[in-house]
Amino acid sequence: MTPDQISTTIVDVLQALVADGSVTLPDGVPTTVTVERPRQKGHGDYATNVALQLGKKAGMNPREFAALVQTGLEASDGVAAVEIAGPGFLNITVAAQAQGQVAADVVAAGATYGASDAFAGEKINLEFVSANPTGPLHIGAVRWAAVGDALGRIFTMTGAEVTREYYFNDHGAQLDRFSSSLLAWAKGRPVPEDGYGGQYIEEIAKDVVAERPEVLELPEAEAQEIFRVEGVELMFAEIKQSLHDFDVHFDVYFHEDNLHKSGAVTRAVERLTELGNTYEKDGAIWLATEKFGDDKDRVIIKSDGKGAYLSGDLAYYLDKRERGFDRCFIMLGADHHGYVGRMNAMCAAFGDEPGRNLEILIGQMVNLLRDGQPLRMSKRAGTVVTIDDLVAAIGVDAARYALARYSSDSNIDLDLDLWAKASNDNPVYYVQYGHARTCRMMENAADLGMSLPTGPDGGFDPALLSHPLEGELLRALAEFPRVVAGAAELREPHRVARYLEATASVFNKWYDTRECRMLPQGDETPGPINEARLMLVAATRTVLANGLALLGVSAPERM
RNA sequence: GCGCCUGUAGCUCAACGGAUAGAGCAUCUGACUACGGAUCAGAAGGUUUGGGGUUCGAAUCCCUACAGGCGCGCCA
Repeated sequence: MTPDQISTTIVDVLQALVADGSVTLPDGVPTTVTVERPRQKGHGDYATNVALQLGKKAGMNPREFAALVQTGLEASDGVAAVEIAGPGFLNITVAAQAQGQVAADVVAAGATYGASDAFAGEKINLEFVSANPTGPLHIGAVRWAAVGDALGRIFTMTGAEVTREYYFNDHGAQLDRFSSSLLAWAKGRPVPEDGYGGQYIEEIAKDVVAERPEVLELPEAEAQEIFRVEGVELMFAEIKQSLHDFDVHFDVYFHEDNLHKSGAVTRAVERLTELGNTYEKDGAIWLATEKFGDDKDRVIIKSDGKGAYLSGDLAYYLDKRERGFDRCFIMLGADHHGYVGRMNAMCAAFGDEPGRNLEILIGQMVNLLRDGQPLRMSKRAGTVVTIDDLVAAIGVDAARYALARYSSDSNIDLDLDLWAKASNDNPVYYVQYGHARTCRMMENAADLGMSLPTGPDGGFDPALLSHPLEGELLRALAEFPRVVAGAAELREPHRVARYLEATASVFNKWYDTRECRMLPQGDETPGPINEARLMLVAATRTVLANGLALLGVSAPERM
């Protein structure tokens, strides 16, 4: 019996109480009620606070209200016992049979277990990473590579149609600085003021010269143009390769330059002008963002006639909306959080709803530690830590898991020594090991000729999973869909990681318990109890595998 | 000066307004004829930064002080 099923049962009881006049609810009966797993042992398998929430509305004290619900609940299928506790909590104990059925349901659902329709019909655009093509991917962008991609997988699991986009800032002065840095290296000159240093400049410049040897003979301006075009292409190819190796795959790489060339920027400005949200001042065109909550108005077309950076964002947002995305997410590092106000105001200026049509997520800073000291140096990028440095240090699985394990609102310090360990100190190994263990147990069972009981009358007896730890494990497995839905609603993939650790922990406890051996011991022959436990192991394997998949982390069968 | 994020056990962090605030690491004590021990059991460790408020109930919401991180261009 899952929490959702319990909620439905309680709603039925409430409706019956209203129907026979036992209670009066002015606001009607809610469609779902809160069902949670109590932290405290002895408070039942599940608890609900309906009586506390609805007691006052019904004009009676919570415990009195609870008593009415209790009577109805005790008579419901799958419910073994109901107690009233404290100010009016209802503590529910589920019948072993109803609890054990969860294992078969999980196995039957397989890779789709955990899916829901919470975001069904939503067309979601996720824009993340979007680092400038003037250097390798740095650690700040990598956090969103891991978290943003996981969020995409979670939204997909909850029914949304997800598109991942990388906004390629190939317009503006930064590329001039990049290309002049390449040119300077090729000519043997020092790095220009405001230019880019680091070994990667040398490598890119060398590659450009190797491909286009004539570049050194051309006039400066022509040479720099070649360095710009070729250099960006090489840099971007490298970024794409790094992301590919990180198992993050974008559906769209969107070029900022196209927005300016295609007239999309002009159209966006015209639209805002029609809506009465622009004005001219000091020879520039301004967007009136202050009236939509920004600190001050913003220039969108500079007095030299060129678009300000924000103008590209306007056009890009409009383009996404025209492509049919109801929800556009933009994920930024904390060093860009100053954008949130103007972007939300821009959204409102188009007549849209910030927080719904446009949602900006901010990820706080990541520091890497080695031997307790901040890691700053990279041979390739000079002072910046890159995605490749991170992967080289701890591998893709650990990197993705470590970055996705913490709330994006927190600054994090990742201890590379810890995340490189192959022991239970390292959370990703702990979870992966749990999965590998389930795989091995299923192999062992198969070697003994055991198989999963299948079909409605295939011999699976859920009531045999009656040990307290089996109940605990079943309840953990039943929780997974709610965890996924919660992670989607709150945009917090770390909930999935924490859940997996807790579930792997319960599984290991159960595994270690002598009374709960899955395989027959000694001279015993496999019987219904062993098959029921095999079903539980298979269900655990499914949940661990599905959860790791949501984080983009592999679920190895052997380690 | 203004804005955003954070402040929870020695350390790294959980906890969608619920009951006695939880894990892992580190420390101490145990379980190795072990369905792979990359595991498990137990102990110890807390005024949730301080101070007010809201309510049946606050780590969580509001106000305030303090501390840390990050920002505040007709740069991109």
